[in-house]
Amino acid sequence: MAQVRPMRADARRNHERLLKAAVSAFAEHGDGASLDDIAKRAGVGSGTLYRHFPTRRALLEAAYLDRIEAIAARADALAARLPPGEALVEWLNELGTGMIRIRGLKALLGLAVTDGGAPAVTDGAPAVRTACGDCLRTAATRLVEAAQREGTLRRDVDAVDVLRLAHGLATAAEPADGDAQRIRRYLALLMEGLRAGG
Amino acid sequence: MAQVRPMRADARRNHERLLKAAVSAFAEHGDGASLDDIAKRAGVGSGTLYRHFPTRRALLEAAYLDRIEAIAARADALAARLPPGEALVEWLNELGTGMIRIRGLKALLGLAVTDGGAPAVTDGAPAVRTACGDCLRTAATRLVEAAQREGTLRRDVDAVDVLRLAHGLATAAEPADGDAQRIRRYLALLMEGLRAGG
DNA sequence: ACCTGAACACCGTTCAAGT
DNA sequence: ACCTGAACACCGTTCAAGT
Repeated sequence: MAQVRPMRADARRNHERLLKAAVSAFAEHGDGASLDDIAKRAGVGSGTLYRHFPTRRALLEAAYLDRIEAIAARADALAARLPPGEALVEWLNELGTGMIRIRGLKALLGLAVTDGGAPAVTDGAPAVRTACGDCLRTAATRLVEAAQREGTLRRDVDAVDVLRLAHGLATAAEPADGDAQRIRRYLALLMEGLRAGG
Repeated sequence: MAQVRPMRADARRNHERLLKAAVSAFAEHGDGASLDDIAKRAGVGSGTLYRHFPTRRALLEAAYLDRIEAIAARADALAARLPPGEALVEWLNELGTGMIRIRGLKALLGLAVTDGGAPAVTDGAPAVRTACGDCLRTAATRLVEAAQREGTLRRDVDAVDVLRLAHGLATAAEPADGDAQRIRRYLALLMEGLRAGG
């Protein structure tokens, strides 16, 4: 998993500056923040931004990768101390409040869930395909399958369905956010419908 | 409800041309189609577009108003020949497939459901507030309240919740559209959760 | 009263020139 | 190998000048 080739010192510095600038810009203006502005904040030319992150999506993924990984890790923690059905519910709640709290995280899940395979995050090194989508999908799959084995989750849905639905409900809950209350309510409704047996 | 002041002949013609151009542009490129391009297609200056439709949203609403009204009208038709709960389910299915089929309709519902009062559609005549949002809200309210009286729909949701959720699920179902199958599935799950008693 | 289209500001993206 | 920043294309919005 080591870098295929270590970055030159200045490149490495620019990479970090860009990430830092991106995180704060996305936090301020949501996804869709001006890329040019991000480059300026980082004190680099706009071309440099494109060299490091060829698409807006690549930048978004890189900026939020650690948060995504943290959420994915929570899946294991919850699975360890709760019965599968409850673990799934609680995880979705955390994912949902995360999407409400962190602007751009929802957009990212939307992208991740839109297409099957997500593109690479880092500079063309095919081994490091740490796409956010894979990360969440793996975590969700574990919880979903466990709940299905337990018999508390209907069998005609899969992890991608569940992630898609969570994203959709976050969209539904967004209008009047501020209270992360609504997403919990909506997710509760969903879980009611997802319960095995009907 | 008559126009406060009849439009000049050329203004009226431009208004119609703009609407026609907008409908086809939105159909091709989805909401977010270039406004400049729409003005060009209509053969008018860009300023004229802004005179008639000061915001993109106003143009979207005007372009889809008839579809929205048709969907709203379906609510009454369904209420007349189905028990309330089933009427609501069927109406949401039609709304859902409409959002999948007609690009831009989903965006419009999203806007309508985002804030309470929608702005006026026509040129500043305050009486003609035929906002799409009001239209759908009214239709949904009728169905929702009837189902609640019937006892088949939980009482802790309102029409706006239901519209928001429908919009959210349309978002969730969008990724791999083509089959309008998925939105029905997702809506079925939702209705399971919305059933009274739980 | 309404229309036109040039003008402005802004953004994304590319690429020749530099080190 | 990497960076810079000018250049280009595109879009939304405004407004002075026209009829």
